[in-house]
Amino acid sequence: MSDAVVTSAEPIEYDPAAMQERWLPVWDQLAPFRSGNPDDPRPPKYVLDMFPYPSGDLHMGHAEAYALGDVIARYWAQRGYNVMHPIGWDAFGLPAENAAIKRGEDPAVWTYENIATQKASMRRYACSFDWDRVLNTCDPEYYRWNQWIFLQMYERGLAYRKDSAVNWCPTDQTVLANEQVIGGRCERCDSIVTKKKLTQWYLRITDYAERLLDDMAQLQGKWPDKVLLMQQNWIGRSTGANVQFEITDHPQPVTVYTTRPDTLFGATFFVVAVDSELAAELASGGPAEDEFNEYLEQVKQSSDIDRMATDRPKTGVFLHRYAINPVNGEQLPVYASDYVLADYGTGAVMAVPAHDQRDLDFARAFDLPVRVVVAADSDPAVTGEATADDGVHVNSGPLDGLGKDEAISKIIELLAVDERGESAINYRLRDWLISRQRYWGTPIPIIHCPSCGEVPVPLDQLPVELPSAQGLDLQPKGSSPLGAAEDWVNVDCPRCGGAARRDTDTMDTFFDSSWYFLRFLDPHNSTEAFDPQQAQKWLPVDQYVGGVTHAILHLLYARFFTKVFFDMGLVSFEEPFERLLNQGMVQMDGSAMSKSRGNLVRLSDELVDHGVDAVRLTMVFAGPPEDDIDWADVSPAGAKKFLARAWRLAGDVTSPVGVDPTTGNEALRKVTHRMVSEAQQAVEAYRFNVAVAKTMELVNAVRKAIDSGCGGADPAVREATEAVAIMLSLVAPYTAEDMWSRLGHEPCVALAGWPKVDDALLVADSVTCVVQVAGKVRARLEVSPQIDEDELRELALAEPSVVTSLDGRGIRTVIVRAPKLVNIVPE
RNA sequence: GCGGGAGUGGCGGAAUUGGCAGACGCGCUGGAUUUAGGAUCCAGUGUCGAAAGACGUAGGGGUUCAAGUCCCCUCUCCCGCACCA
Repeated sequence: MSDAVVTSAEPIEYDPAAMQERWLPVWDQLAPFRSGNPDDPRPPKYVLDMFPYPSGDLHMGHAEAYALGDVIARYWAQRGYNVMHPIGWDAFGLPAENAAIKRGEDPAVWTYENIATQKASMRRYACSFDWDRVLNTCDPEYYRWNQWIFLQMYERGLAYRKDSAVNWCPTDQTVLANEQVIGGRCERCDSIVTKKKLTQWYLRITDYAERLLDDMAQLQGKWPDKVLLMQQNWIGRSTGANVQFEITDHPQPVTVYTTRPDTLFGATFFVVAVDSELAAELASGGPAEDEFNEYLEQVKQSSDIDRMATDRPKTGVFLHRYAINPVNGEQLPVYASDYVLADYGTGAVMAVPAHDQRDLDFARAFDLPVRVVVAADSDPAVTGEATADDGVHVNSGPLDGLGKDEAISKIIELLAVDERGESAINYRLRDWLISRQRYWGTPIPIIHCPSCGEVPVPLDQLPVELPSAQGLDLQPKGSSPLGAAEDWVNVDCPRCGGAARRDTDTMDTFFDSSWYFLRFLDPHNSTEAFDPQQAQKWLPVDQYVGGVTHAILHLLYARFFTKVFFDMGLVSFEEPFERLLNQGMVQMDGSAMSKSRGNLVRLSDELVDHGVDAVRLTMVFAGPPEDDIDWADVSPAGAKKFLARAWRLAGDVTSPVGVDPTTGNEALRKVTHRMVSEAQQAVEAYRFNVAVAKTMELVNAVRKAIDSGCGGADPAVREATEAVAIMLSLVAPYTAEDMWSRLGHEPCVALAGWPKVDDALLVADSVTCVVQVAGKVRARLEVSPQIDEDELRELALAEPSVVTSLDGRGIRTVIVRAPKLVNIVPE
């Protein structure tokens, strides 16, 4: 044994794996992010990450999202807030069921295994979650309250069943909500969606269309504009008029909705949606009945994708009926066509080919007249281009000579006289179809009785638990697998006691996620969905973080539920999420990662290669959080190098804990306070990458101070290094904790408190003033920040380089912006 | 088609209210130290130019003492919606 140098027991090298081993158990014990103490004096703050679907282990996308959410949660904890940062699992859904079919096991087994895996990964990833609040939507203790909410809505007429042509995914063998059809394809499996006539449960979200639209004013500037705009377009409010048309040999008048009632005199035909009840009624018994039925069949066969090709030729069938134009008594031939949608407006339109492109296309295909009623430069009948702009009305009786807006007011006034029309508003938004013909979801708590009809399951019988998947054939076959669970399906009617059957459909999983942020308040509450007093304390969510993929679906539904709860008197706010941050996606070599593309980067590999902190830092430093990250463009190795460099500082601090920093080197102190202040502003403005850059600048400054400045014993070096540890604790918790310990502190650095910025140290001794001649920089002056304009002007004009570049020219004007800029404008 | 967003070095990206373009990092070049290094430290790095200097934020025009930033036109890319009357 050598009797040479005694080495320190501490590791000399930066070793992420060892730090992870060392600090995880310590944090488990200290649980610094528990938020449930009712006597906690800190003000509450609710930071929420969108909860994951347990599809396997965490991937790179999760790593980015949770790294960013953690910066926010950890920042507010450092600022002295009682931060509630919960996590749970959105655990119902098709992937579990499909995996179960493939492996021949219960979806619950697969789901809970994945949850355990993800939970372990999150712990290692050092997410600042409050582990006391975990929930899984597939637990009966959770979905019981889905059923309760559904029944509350049912009682209020917000949940109802109707028979209608619905979006059908032929692969998943289930219906889809409008919002789940993306470009005519199934959101999940990308199959082409078809239509199917089915009786299904809907939620009356359209009743809330106006509030969903208007309340977005509160979110302006707090949610990304893009998301607000997408929601606005999705709700799609339009204003116009309802106009009544008599139809020959038809008892009731038919109402049409139009945004251009001013063009009523230009109507030359009339179209009803081929798949509407009205069309069937008008065709029935008429000379075109067979032709109509044949056409209808043909349309039903076609998918949404086919229908979406806007340039395909117009088709239709003349029904041998006429609609009477209420303004001039003209007889307009009535057609059935698929270019009119059955579920928008009234499913019938007046066709004005001169001023609507679709009507014009149809008119040209069927050789129908085109009548111009708004003057324009070109003739639509000749050009094939409808003119939709404002203009002077012609051929329009009382509207002649008026512009669009006056004509609209005038015609509505005229129609109102004998109640043939009125102004009207329409929304693009449709009611939310929530029935699904699959097993792994919340059973709909309704019993169908042959004599009583729909009967809600009594509240004291909730939850209606899913029957075991054992023995059930989960293979998708167009109707719910629950129908085969005989013991479960057959029940006595709660009302008459007779034999009855349960509803066998399950709920869309978006129902589950529409209120989970409320359940986190009190995830094991067995007497109510959530405690309204807790809601009062914590909600609305201060900061929501998640992907933009949910810009419409989830966020719209959650807003809708919140408004329903408001109306029920359960909450006092109408918007659930105060602020929203949409993080970008992680890509590889320019495209989304996928196995089939062969560009999949495994998170677990990255964590082994670089350590948790380096991966988190890479995610945060890559760019603004909203932007996509291309993993090929960033450098986790560089991140690790920086962390090691920062970490080494802690070993070079030789002053004792608690030393008075005010006695330290002032230049370094100024850098420290400026960087802390700038990092703080950057975090609050979501510019986390800039906050990291400021931390790097501070590390560089400390390194320099130790090596070639005031030295490691100066109290300012300790102050700066402690600031580095705290700033790093938002992004690189292990490194920060290890630094904190090496600096002589007890854990946890996460709750050490954000460094207090001394404003006096933010004032610079001198500033560099730029002197320009004709906008070009000619000189720089070091001046006092308090210098006055006159003095600065004198100094600038006296600069030799200024005199040289003026070259004898006179001075027109001098712009002085003390203390930073002087611009001399020559003649 | 309609609506929205974005174009800054070799790369990722900085740049309150118009006020030094390129912070911070990656990469690269050179040096120091080292038996060695995918370690560490130092210096350099927009383009042209020996330098002075000139040019430079997709392209063109404009407003201004001053434009990456504001206005108009063009081009390119990305996203959302898509027969919504």
